Amino acid sequence: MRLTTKGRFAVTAMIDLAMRQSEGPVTLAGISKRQRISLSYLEQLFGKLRRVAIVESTRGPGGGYTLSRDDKSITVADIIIAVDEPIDATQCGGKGNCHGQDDHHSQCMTHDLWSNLNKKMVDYLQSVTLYDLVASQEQRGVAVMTPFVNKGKPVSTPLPSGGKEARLNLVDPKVNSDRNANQQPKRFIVNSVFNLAQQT
Amino acid sequence: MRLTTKGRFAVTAMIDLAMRQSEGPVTLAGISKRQRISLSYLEQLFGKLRRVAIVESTRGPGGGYTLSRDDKSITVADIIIAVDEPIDATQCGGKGNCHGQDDHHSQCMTHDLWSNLNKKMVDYLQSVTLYDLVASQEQRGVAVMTPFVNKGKPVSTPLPSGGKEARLNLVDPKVNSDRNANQQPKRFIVNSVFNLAQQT
DNA sequence: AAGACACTTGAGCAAAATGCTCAGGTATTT
DNA sequence: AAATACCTGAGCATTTTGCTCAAGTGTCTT
Repeated sequence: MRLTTKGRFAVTAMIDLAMRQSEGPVTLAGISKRQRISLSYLEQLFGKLRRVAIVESTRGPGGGYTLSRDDKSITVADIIIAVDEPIDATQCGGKGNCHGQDDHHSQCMTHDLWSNLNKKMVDYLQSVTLYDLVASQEQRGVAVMTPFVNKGKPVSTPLPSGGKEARLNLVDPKVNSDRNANQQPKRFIVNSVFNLAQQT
Repeated sequence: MRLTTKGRFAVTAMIDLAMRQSEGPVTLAGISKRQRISLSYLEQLFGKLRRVAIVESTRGPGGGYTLSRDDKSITVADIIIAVDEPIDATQCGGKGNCHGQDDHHSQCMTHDLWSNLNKKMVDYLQSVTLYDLVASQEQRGVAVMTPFVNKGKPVSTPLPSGGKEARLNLVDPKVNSDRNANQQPKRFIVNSVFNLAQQT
C-alpha cells in the first residue's frame, strides 16, 4: 500500500466517472478537462484500472469508460492498489522472514508495528466505497458536475460551466480536443495524506 | 505524516537506545554498528530528535544520547513526526481551504477521506510507545543486543527476567569486541509499511 | 594544556522514484 | 474514409531520498 498523488488522482477520476456514468461511457478527455488531469496520465491510470477489472472500456466514438461493477462494491483500497502497485519483494514483504542475518527465529523488531499500521490503513480504505464518496460529494453541493445528470435527487447547483456543457457532452462543438490542451473547469483537489496532521 | 525509511531507521535506533540507556548514554557509533545505519545519517536523525526534546545529549567521552522522558510517554508517532517533517503548505494542509478555484464553500471531494485516513494512522502510531516496542522485543528473545560493554564500565548482565524463553539468544561469546569491528552485528530490520498487504 | 571523544551543523550529491509527456498505435462508429 | 477514443510503451525532467563529507564545538581524561 503506497500512497502517492497517483492514487489520489485515480480516486478523483473515479469519483468523476461514477458521478456521470449514468449518461453512458465517460471519456477520459472529459475527466481530463473537468479534473484537470493530463489525458495521457489518465490513460495510464485507467489502463491499470481496466486491467484489474474495476472499469470497462468502449472504443470508438461515443465510447469511454464505465464502472464494471457497482458503486458500492468498489472501495478506495481497490483503486489505490490498482494504480500504485507495490514494488514488493522489498524486505520481508510481510512474509515474516525478516531476521538480521543470523538464524534467529525472531522477526524483525518492528515488523508487527508496520504490519499493523498497514492493516489499519487498508481496513479503513476498504471500508470506504465509491458510492460513499459520491454520496458525500452530492450532499455537499458539489453534486452533479453537469446540469443534466440527475439520479433522482434534486440537483442542487447547476454549476457555472455554462451552456457549453449544457448538452451531454457527446460532441463538444469544436472543442480543441488537442491532446495536451489545458483545461479550466473545476476540479476537486485531493490532498496529500501525509502532509496533514502534525499533531492532532 | 510521511512514512519513509528515515522514520523506520529512527524507530529502530530509538529502540536500540531505549534498550541500553540503563547503562548510561548510548553513543551513535554504537547504534550505528549494531543497527548498521551510517553514523552520519544517525547524526542527522538524532539532531532532529533532540530538537523536539525526545532525546538528550551528553558531549565528550562517556557521552551519548539518552531518552529525555519515559519510555512510556514516547510514541512512535512522536519519533516519525520528528524526523520526517511534513513539507506542509502543500495543498490545503488540513486547513480545509481546498476548493478548486471557484468560490465554493465545499471542501475538496476527498478531503475527509484522506483526513480520516491520516487520523487513523496517527491514532495508531500514537498508541504505540517505545516501551511497548522494547517489551515486545525482549519477550521475543532478541533482548539485549550485545553481551558486554568494555568501556571500563561494569559489564552488566541485563535481563531482569528469568530464563523463561529457553536461552535468550544472546550473541554467543564468540562475538568480539566492538573496538574496530566492522559492521556485522545483528540488526533488526524494519519493513516498508507500504509494500505490504496487497490485499489482506 | 593536549588530545581523544562524541555530539553538531550544514553543504552536497548520486540514485531512485515520481509525475508526467510524446509518439505512435488499434478498435469502433458515422 | 474519417473521426473518435481507447491503448501502449518509451522517455525524461524534476523532486525526494538516503546518504557522505567536511568542518566544527563542547567535555572529559591525562
